[in-house]
Amino acid sequence: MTETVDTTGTAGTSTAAPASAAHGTEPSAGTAAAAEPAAPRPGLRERKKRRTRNALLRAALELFVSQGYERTTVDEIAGAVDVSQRTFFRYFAGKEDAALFLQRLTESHFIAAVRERPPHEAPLEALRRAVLESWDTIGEAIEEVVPIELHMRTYRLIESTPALLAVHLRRSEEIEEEIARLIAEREGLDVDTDPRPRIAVAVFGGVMRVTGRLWGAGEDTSVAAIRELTATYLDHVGPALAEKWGTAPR
Amino acid sequence: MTETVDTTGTAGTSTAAPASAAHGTEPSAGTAAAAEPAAPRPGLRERKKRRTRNALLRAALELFVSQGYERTTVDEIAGAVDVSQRTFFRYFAGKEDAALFLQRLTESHFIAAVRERPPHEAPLEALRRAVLESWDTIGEAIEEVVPIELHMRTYRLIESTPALLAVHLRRSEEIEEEIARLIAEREGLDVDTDPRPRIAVAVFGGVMRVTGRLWGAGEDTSVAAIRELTATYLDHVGPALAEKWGTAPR
DNA sequence: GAGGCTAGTGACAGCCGCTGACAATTGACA
DNA sequence: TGTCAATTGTCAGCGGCTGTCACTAGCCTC
Repeated sequence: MTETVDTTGTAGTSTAAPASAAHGTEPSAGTAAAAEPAAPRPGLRERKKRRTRNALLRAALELFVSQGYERTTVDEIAGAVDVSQRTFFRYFAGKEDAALFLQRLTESHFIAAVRERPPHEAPLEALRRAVLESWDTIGEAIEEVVPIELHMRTYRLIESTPALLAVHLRRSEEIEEEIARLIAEREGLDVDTDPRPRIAVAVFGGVMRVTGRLWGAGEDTSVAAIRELTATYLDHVGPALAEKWGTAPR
Repeated sequence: MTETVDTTGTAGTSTAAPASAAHGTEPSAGTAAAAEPAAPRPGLRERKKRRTRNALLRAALELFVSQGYERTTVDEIAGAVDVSQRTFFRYFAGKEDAALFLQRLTESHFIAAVRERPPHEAPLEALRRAVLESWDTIGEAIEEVVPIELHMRTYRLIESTPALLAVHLRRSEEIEEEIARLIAEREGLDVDTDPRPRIAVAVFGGVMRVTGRLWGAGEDTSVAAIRELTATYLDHVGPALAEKWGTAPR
């Protein structure tokens, strides 16, 4: 069920095309997975593949960000890296897939962070700490692939491009389902009987989306800004659900 | 800002193509709108247009539902109604637009319902009553266009078709923004200063999405089922946010 | 270190969604 | 009935995406 984005390109003994029909992903340490002997040897072939993929990704993001997503053609991207259009599609399932690649990376980071929260924390607290924590650590992972600055601009692009936003939101929902199961597990509940895990996660996800949107729309694109927005908004969940709102809070 | 789905086809003195580049929508009684003298004369031309649109819509939904969204081509839909492909695109912005047409209809019903809630109700209560109420009244409006049974099946299709679900979720987000503004207005707050309206709506929307998904995945597709699911899940928001979950609730 | 194996790539060909442009038809209205 | 404007069909074409097939280049074995 869990899919972790493969940043290293160490796809082990891959069987089919570059990344078996796009995605550049590999199943890994999820709910259950066979133990893998870490990453022993890169291999020239793999390195080359990885370089091509990163080059494509970077070219794509730069073009998207500079001239807009819709106005960028796959031919352009492929051309910028000097490979055939067909090759692009061997690395990415489509334009969207390339545009959202880094999102997937951050998502898997977040999920991992949730997994590592100590079990005594209340669900919402665990989620809260997990996000705040991942905001701090995700940077490095991204920098391995493309400059973070490019990632920031890509994020804003996604928020403002209907086609991308749509797919991004769908992904979010999938992740919510996954996290709901995680939470249910933590609490020893059956996700199909007890509504609370899914509700808690939906609430949390809703707030995350609002903050993400506001962050993307605002001026300050620093990590500090998103951290603070997140914390503030989470703090307001209680008041927002109160019976009567005084005209007071904030 | 508000767009109401035009079921009647009474587009007044339309200026351009059938529905000016798709959507079949018309601006109407929203935050502010000029008073219109109701709907005086259908006019043969209008009626014909409306018939064509409904025929296309129905053919599209039936094909989608019976053979799948992706496997249905626009040519097929147009062919089923015996019009040119080009004509289809004059009535709908695309395949997606046709598939989600009824969703838009229900959405505008919901928004209208929210507008009509008495101002003394607390935000979440107003939202709750608005949904439950619209579940009861939306049926008729839909039946005017296609059999409700077809709509139900379409709903399930949307939930299970990634491309459609994505767009549906994006729409939902837009609607949340609109409702957040409505709520802020009700409460006399500034939506850009006070986080509560957006948060409350996000929470509400999150729960709605969960219930919608579960409903679509379940067996009982009756209105009664969705009503009950909705009510139950909304009741669980409080408990889900509690610090400690006893293994009790439900 | 030569040869075989196979992953990765390029070059086509082709389907499908969608759009612009223009001509032909048809309802609306004087 | 004739003019005007709204609808529609036809044609041409772009761009995303996929299947196929031959070719090149790492990789592995003997």
